[in-house]
Amino acid sequence: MTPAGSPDRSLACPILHVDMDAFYASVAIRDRPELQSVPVIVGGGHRGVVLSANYPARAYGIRSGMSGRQAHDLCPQAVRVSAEFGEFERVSRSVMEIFREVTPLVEAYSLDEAFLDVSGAVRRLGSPAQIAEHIRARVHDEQRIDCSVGVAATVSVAKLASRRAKPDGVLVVPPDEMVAYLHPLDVGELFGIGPKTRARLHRLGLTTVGDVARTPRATLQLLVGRALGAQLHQLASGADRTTVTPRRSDHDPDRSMGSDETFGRDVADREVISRELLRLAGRVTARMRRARVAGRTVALRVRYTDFTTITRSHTLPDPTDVTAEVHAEALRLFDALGPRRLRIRLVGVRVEGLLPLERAHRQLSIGEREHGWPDADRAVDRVHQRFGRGVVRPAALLTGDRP
DNA sequence: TCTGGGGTCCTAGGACCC
DNA sequence: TCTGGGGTCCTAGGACCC
Repeated sequence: MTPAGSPDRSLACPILHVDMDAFYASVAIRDRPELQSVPVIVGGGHRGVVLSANYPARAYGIRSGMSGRQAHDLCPQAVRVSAEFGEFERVSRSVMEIFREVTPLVEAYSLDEAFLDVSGAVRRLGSPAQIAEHIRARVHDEQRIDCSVGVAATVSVAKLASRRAKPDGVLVVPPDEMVAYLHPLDVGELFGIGPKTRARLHRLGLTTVGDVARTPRATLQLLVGRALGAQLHQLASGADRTTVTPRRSDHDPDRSMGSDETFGRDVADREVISRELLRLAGRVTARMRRARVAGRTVALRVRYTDFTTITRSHTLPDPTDVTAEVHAEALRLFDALGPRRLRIRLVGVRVEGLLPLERAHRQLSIGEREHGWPDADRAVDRVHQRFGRGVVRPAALLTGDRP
């Protein structure tokens, strides 16, 4: 509500939400000036969706998440570039470093977003609004991409504000303006309210955040469930998290790891499925071994031609990070589905209930060899590390085309 | 050339134990 | 013997986020 030019008002707003503008697209074209002012999309290839679109492409109505076909129909002349995740990660790390030079209280939320508590930096760098501009200038100068910043007293409001600040802007929402800012917003703007819940609330006559704020908590909980109802009620009434918690990945490991893949064309052949499950199991367990975690629950995901998606899971007696064990379990779950009427579009493998390896002791069952598959996996990991992925592969993956 | 891939959390029912 | 209740684990699905 307050333009960035009045820094005093931001002094009561120590929380910043920094969000890169069209991150993947911006990184992809930052060294290609000839693409800056033409429509560009990242992703959206065969059976894919748009990962990111620059602002000229958005002017045609292209949005991330849209199918490549839809994007093409809206703007046939858009330039399509492929996603380079390694580069995205490098830029992300550099940007997060800039944030950490401002304050140690940085909560990296995704590759291109972070929350910062800058209360400790005010004496050194000026008001939060000035710090926001300082960050934007540094990101622009050092990484040649733009970002927008929301400045508020609480986390969710800062996030809402950064969205309104886009592109390439800053928006400050001081505490005494928070209610006036929040209440006219559509409920769908709130974090955690997606299309389904928004539609439900709208049908019930609750269209704005203000409508929600005037609804008793118990009523909201009956409408949308206990947890979401409580969250919604809190947020609409202005109660919200005010602290930023830096996450350390080793201290707070992932709860699950998975991988799934859409086939180039739909598949019915069990052998093709089995081979794909082996690739996915290998990919997932390699990541688990790198992170030094193991898990007991193996989950299979199958999406059919008609887009119905099912999951089946099974919990093993002991945690595993062994490719062959995860593959065998995924294949068992697949076979247990029985005869299928539909072709399959996507399969996925996920391992849940991850524990640090130190806490994941296996009970060696009678007759089980002390060495075997785990050693084979680690040997393969070492070869991959030295010579690159794909040098060593299970025999089953050597024959036939990869999907 | 309709609709990706990586996750998280919540809900609900049933099994099982106390 | 009957009844009730709470807690935890497992499984499946759904909604949401980036």
